[in-house]
Amino acid sequence: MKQLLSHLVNYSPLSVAAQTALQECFEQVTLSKNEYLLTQGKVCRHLYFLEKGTLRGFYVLDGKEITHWFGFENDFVTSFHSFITQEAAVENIQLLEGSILWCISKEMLTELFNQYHEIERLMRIAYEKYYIRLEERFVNAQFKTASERYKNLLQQTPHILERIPLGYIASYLGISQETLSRIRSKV
Amino acid sequence: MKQLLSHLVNYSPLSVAAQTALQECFEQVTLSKNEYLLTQGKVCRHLYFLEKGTLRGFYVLDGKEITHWFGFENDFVTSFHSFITQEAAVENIQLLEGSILWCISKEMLTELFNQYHEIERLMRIAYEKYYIRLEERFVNAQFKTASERYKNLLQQTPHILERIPLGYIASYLGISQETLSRIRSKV
DNA sequence: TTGGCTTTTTGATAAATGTCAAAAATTAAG
DNA sequence: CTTAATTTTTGACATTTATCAAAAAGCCAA
Repeated sequence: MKQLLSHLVNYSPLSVAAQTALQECFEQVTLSKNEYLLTQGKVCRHLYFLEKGTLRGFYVLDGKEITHWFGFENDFVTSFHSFITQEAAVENIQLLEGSILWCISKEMLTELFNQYHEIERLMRIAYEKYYIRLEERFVNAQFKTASERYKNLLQQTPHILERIPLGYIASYLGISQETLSRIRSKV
Repeated sequence: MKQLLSHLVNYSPLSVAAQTALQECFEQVTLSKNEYLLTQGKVCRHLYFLEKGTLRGFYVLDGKEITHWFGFENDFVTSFHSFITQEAAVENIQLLEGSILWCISKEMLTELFNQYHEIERLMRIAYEKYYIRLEERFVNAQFKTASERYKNLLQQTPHILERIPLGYIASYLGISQETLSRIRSKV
């Protein structure tokens, strides 16, 4: 919880009152490897903060699992589309390691937004950061070659390579596992 | 201005006071075809609302212009990365038609956030929508084939095809103009 | 209308990446 | 340790898409 709060304050300052309220609203969840936080078809009603561990978001296309994002320590995780629209999720969220998370429901969060301007501000700023991050991934996906994307990953988020099986990483980079293997053998 | 306010209220309700404040802070800008709203290297200090017209965001790579997004009526437009971080923009924003825009500076907007919780809420909700929209484009870019992306465009945003030269659209879809032409001749 | 731009299409070929199958390497379990 | 299961790499080939060049089509101003 300490870690959660100090991470939140990084986004934007919070009064003691707001911090206390947050503390009361987040609940701890511990899950072990391979368990699911969300499965497709369900509505995602919670936002999670990942204190420790890793997880992946994936969806199924033509019987194959397409991993499109990872979560690591200090990430907010949820199926944004489902959480925001409250429609059925198209994706699954699965733990890749035993993990510690903090969880808050959408209703609870909305209530906190109503009570504390500063918490809504924090969320606005969080969205800004996540938007920029996604924008960068989009430009990479659309306009860079497979090996450029891999080199980018090496430079910018090498921790992904250390903790995640290559099959998932290939999918994350939008290339086949075989191509990723060949790219790695050349670099 | 009427159009701007009624669009804003669509995101989230606003008190009369907040509406008045917004009205005082947005300034009208009219620009003609081919003019620039932003050029690379400059810091983007404004958020725009596009009342009428079209524009594109593009950056230059290996001497080629890469168009990666379009703006249409009722879109908020800015170089999000530059606007949020206040670092130099890597992209250019160019008018594709004579256009009417409303403009607000980052400082002004920040001031409005401080004064009106409801305006910051509106922005939080706007980011949610824009995040989801970008997420969908990302998944398309990374996991769909060129012709799937084109068909998607046909179905979901056919207005783009009606108003934008094919060269820009090819770039927007992340494919060469020749390939786009061949895809079109088959469909 | 006509000639001169610009945009779009077509053709030939090259490069990048995917697919399927099997081998090699790594990891996990008994 | 040793064997079985899983993950990663390699090979051969197919497919998709890019590139370069040129032709065709569309547009606009004199």
